[in-house]
Parts: sequence; C-alpha cells; structure tokens
Amino acid sequence: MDRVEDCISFLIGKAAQQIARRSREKLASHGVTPTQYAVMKVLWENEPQSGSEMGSRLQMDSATITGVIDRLEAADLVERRPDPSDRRIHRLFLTRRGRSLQKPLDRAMDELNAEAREVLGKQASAVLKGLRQLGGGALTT
Amino acid sequence: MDRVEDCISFLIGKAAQQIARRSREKLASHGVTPTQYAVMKVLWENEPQSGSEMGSRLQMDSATITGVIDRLEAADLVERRPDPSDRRIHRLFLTRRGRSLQKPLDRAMDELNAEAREVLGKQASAVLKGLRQLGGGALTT
DNA sequence: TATAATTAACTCGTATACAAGATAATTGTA
DNA sequence: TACAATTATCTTGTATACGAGTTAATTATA
Repeated sequence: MDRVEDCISFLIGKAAQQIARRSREKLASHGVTPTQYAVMKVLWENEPQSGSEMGSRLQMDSATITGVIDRLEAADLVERRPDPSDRRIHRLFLTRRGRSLQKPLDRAMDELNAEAREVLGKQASAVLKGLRQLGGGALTT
Repeated sequence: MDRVEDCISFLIGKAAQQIARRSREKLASHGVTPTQYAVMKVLWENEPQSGSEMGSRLQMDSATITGVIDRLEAADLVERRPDPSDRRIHRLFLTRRGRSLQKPLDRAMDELNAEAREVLGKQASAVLKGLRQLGGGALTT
C-alpha cells in the first residue's frame, strides 16, 4: 500500500470520524453524545437491561459502559437500580426525561441516516453489508 | 430506524472499531499505534512536513497532532526542528529508528488490508468508494 | 460443603478526538 | 509603518475506547 489514504483502516476510520462528527452536531442540542444515544436506544427497546447485556449488545467494554452510564445518570436520563436476585448486577432504567427524548433523538438520527444514504447512492446496501461483516467478528483474531 | 444496529453511524463506528483493534494488535509489537503509523507513513513519503501539513493531509485536529508528535518524539521515532524561515513552524523529521520501521510496519498493515479485502470479497471496491465519499467531506455541514 | 472458576461492575493509566481558547509569529492592508 | 486578520502550535477539559487489574458475588466442581 503506497499511500496511507489507500489503507482500509484509514479510510474506514476517517469515514467513521465524519459520521460521528455529524452525529454529534445533530445530538448536541439535546445534550447527548452518539454513544449515549446508542445506550438509550437499546433501553427504549427493552428496559431494564444490565450493564453487561448492554455491553454485549453494543460491543462496548465494561470500562466504557461504566463511564457512559455515569454521565447518563448525572444527566438524569438513566438510573441504576440493584437487581433483587443478583447483587453483582445493576439494572438500568430510563428516567422520565430519558423517555421523553426518544422521539426527537430518533428523528435527528433518522435525518443523519438519510444524509448518509444519499451520499452512498445506489451502493448503500453493498456498503452496509460490508460494514456489518467487518464489525461483526469477521476480523476476530 | 428501529434498531441501533441499523443506524449507519453505529455500523460504521463498530466496523472502524474492529479494524482499529486488529490494527493495534498488528502494530503493538513495534510499540506504535495506528494513528502514529499514519503520521509516520506520511513522513516516509515526504520529509519534512510541518504539523499543519500533516494535519490537513490526515484530517487531524491540531490538538491531536500535538499529542501524537509528543509521543512519537518521546519514542525517538520523529524529531521536531524549527523552521528557519517561519518561527511558528516545527518541521517534523524521522529519526534513524523511525526510518527503520518503514518496512516491518508497512508489511503488517498490508496484511491487515489483505484480511479486510478478503472479508469484503467482491464488494470491496464498492465499500472503499463509499468510505471515500463519506470520509471526504460529503457530509460537511 | 469447601474451593475453584466465572461473572458483573468498577478503577486506573494511556491514546485518540474535539471544543474552546491562548500565544506567538506572519501576512495583508489602510 | 501601524494595525487587523490569519496562521501554527500548544493547552485544558471532556468523552469515548482499550488493557490490565480489583472486588464482590455467583456458579460449578471435587
């Protein structure tokens, strides 16, 4: 590979950076980051969840989960409650405020998806398929 | 978008995470990170470069550049030297050690590219084209 | 049952990234 | 030339992300 711009790792990294940047812009007015949105989206779908369930669903490290939940809790969007049958576990619940953000945040992210699809054009489905393969363990050591 | 796994931003983020992880694994034995590799690859191609040239080439923020160069300098891979005609600028040079890493690091990253291409199969070129579009300003606000 | 293995969550240290802003130097302009 | 605008770099603070290791609790096994 002659130029760094031809390395797949570089290309995908920069594409991810641009989408993350646009995503941050769209979510910023609601005080939520892209990662925080992902966690809340999983909770809107199925509540409560333990941290480890959340982590395996979102492919997030336990150290990362802890920090994200800390900040979501500080923002009064999510709440940790002890699990009655297993004292190692904290169950994650949405607060009223957390529930109220579902529609506006989903709308903002739907806009972003539409923008990205427009950029990708008719190759969108091929790109998404490739991304699913790369992100889904095909590269596991 | 119903599930977070169908959001383009999530998919591309996770794909980038997996490639970055594999990239770190391949570079770790040489004591270099993926971002540090990118900076060195640009210097192998054309030396010296100023920090701002490096930043615009690699789409890196000035704050990020400063930290990466700090660590490359601490590892004796790159050297900052003042620019004789513009005292704002630090020119970046490779050290002997920095030059010696070109072949092994490029080989390691070529392996990674081959792995990724194998995963993507015949859709590789479509995926790369899409990534170039997304990473190259098509989403700029 | 006593103990080993596993699990969930957390802590600490390091490395990107970005926002915002500071400083020093250079360039453009009236 | 004096001053405004721009440029290059660096600083600080925040948010992921990962590696490594800790603690407490649960499960599996001898």
